[in-house]
Amino acid sequence: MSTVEEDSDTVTVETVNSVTFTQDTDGNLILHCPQNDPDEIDSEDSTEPPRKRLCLSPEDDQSVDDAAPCISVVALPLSENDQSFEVTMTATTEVADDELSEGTVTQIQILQNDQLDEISPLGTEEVSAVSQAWFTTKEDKDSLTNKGHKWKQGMWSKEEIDILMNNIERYLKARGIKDATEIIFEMSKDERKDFYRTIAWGLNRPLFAVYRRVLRMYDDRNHVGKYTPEEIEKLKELRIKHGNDWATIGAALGRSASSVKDRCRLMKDTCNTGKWTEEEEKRLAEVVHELTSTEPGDIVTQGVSWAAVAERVGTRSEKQCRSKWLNYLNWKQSGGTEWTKEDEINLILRIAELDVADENDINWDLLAEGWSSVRSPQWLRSKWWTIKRQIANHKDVSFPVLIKGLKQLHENQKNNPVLLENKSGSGVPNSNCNSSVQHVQIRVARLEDNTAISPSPMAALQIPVQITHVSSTDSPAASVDSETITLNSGTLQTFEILPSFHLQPTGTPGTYLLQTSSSQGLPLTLTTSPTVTLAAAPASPEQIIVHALSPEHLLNTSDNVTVQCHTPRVIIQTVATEDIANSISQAELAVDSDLHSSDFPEPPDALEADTFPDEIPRPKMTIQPSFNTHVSKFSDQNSTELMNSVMVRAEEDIADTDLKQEEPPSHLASAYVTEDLESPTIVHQVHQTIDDETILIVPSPHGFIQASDVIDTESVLPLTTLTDPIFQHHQEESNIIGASLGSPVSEDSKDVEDLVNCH
DNA sequence: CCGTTTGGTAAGGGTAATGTGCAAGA
DNA sequence: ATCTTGCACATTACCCTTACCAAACG
Repeated sequence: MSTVEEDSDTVTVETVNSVTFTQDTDGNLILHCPQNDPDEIDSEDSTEPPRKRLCLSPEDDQSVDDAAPCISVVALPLSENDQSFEVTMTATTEVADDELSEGTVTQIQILQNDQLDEISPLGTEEVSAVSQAWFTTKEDKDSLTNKGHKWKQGMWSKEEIDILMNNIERYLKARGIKDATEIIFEMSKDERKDFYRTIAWGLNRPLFAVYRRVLRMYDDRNHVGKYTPEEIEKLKELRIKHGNDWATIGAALGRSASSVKDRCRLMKDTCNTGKWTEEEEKRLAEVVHELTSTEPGDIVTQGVSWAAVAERVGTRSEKQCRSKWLNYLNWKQSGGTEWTKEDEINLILRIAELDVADENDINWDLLAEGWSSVRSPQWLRSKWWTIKRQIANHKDVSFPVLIKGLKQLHENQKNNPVLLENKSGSGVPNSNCNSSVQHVQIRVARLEDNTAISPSPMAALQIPVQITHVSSTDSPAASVDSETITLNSGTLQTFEILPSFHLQPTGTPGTYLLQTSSSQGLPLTLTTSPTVTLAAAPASPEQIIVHALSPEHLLNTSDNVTVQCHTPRVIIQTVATEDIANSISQAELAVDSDLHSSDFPEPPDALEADTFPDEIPRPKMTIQPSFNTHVSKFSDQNSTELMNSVMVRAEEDIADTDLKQEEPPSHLASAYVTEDLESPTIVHQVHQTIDDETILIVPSPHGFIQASDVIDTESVLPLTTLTDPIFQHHQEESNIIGASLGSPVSEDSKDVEDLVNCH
């Protein structure tokens, strides 16, 4: 059915206050509203309530039923006494692309809410009628559907879960309750009145779905794990004794009702296990065709009552029947062909072509259609999962990044089989490397906040940035990684994800430190990357030079990354650890004045082609900034105009260390990534082509580039050549880079080596 | 009293991840 | 001959929706 789009790129936003958007680790937009200009926050009431709510509503005030883009907003007070606040916004209603024409303007309004503990009532209808509906009957559902409402179904995304958890947390805080289980399992209905409604706010799911989710989450008899043989025995006894009273059985076993119910479904007395006999297969096929009124050879992947099938087959459970049919028999019956490596590449390409921001948006039925080696849409999806797992940290990277990485990986494999086969000397067994690539990792490079360097983290401009390193986890000794760095979500992102940056003055006009805001933990996943705030007047094509410092690398790495943004021009350069002091006070930022046009393909199309195998692998950056100024307004079209790809070339040498990291449990991901990040030594050499444009330095009156800074041409100092001692220092220091520049072939192979890792 | 709202259960279709057996290759 | 590895298939814990029910509410 319907799904929710959170494609903020297409949402038009107008701010009515001086605010800064940032993005949290899950892609939620955070709106920062500093307290220094409170009178603008609410025009109707000069007294500042401690609580405010941000409300997004369509400008033309469409009727509630009109499926207007709804963005739910959660206000987070930063502290009791602090009048500033944060707002988390999540788009919750699907909006067709064509509805997002220029005319659709969503306005942000800061509203007041005196009641600390009330989150939802105001604007409930605008936000989501769905989330306040229990959906008791089919009529309820139809009624909402007819009114144009759509809602999310299927697996909950991480974003949704986080919203839910946030809501619950705030509900608890507001009422001084420590543990949500008190409400969920101990309170009477009356006592927890409005609990579910309140916490459902911001979620475009029926109330009942929220209720179920919450019960499961907080039921500690859920997620208990594998059933022991003793438990199975006891379960059998209890089943005989209590029948289908799952609650009672579950209580006796210390398991949730749904858990014991599900387990019972798996254990039919008559069930065979292991390989299917021919007789069983034949019977399954007959039954399926009979019950679905289809002929042998017909493709049947849906509308099968597996319980009924299992009943008729007799020797297998419904799940066994379903699995056998969808993963093998259906395909065999309809004369399917074998799945090949080409199919695998094809799948990646096809998914990439879909250009969906979220994996959940993939229509597997459509994708599987007419594809003879695909056994079923369900099977294709599981195939995708196995492909995905070739990227060890696939969970930590956004979907587009993952796709990009996989594309590179497979392209690379296709074009350089020899290199893969020659891969040796790393001390790692390399058998079958050429046929299967495992445990490639998309590197997550993060610029972490460092309060020692960043005295006012909230004050400055913040830019969500993606930097992802595709690399091998293989060789601890050596390696050169290919790198593409993407600021914000470009179409060409292959890299990692930074939560948000802000710019910090360095003492040099126009030279800034680029730093992340605090409190954003890993793993960082930008599923949707909405607008990025970047200081510049939206209409002005001026260039900003940003001298960025990566605190992450203060300790043990040197890291030069330069980003050139065409419109507006932004050069972001991260600098070497040991040169921090210099960087802060230095007067000039070097840009290599040798222009290597040939090294610097034209964006954006060339980037794709250039990305990996054909050339010397070169790290790249793409920046796609948009703006958030004092009062900014960007439509879909505008933001497209504003988002100009920036290409930066950087070459790096990364010494990989810990190769044991494979797929850590999610709760360890943070440590894992961090650890990973500490290891590499990254040296970026930058060759920029400025074309015939002038580099400009933009000073900011605030000391940092603030969202409200209006940067006009007069405030921009033209500069043609910049010198950066740090940069030069690194050039001298880095023999590797010099060597790699001199020997493109070896560089290439080395890169490939590193990209592809076998265990 | 009665229609509506809210909270709840059972059944069953499904997904995501792990386990297992086996063939191919080193 | 033996070990390793990758793969396909099998299994299973958990997830989600639907349909239906009943108590509480207004």
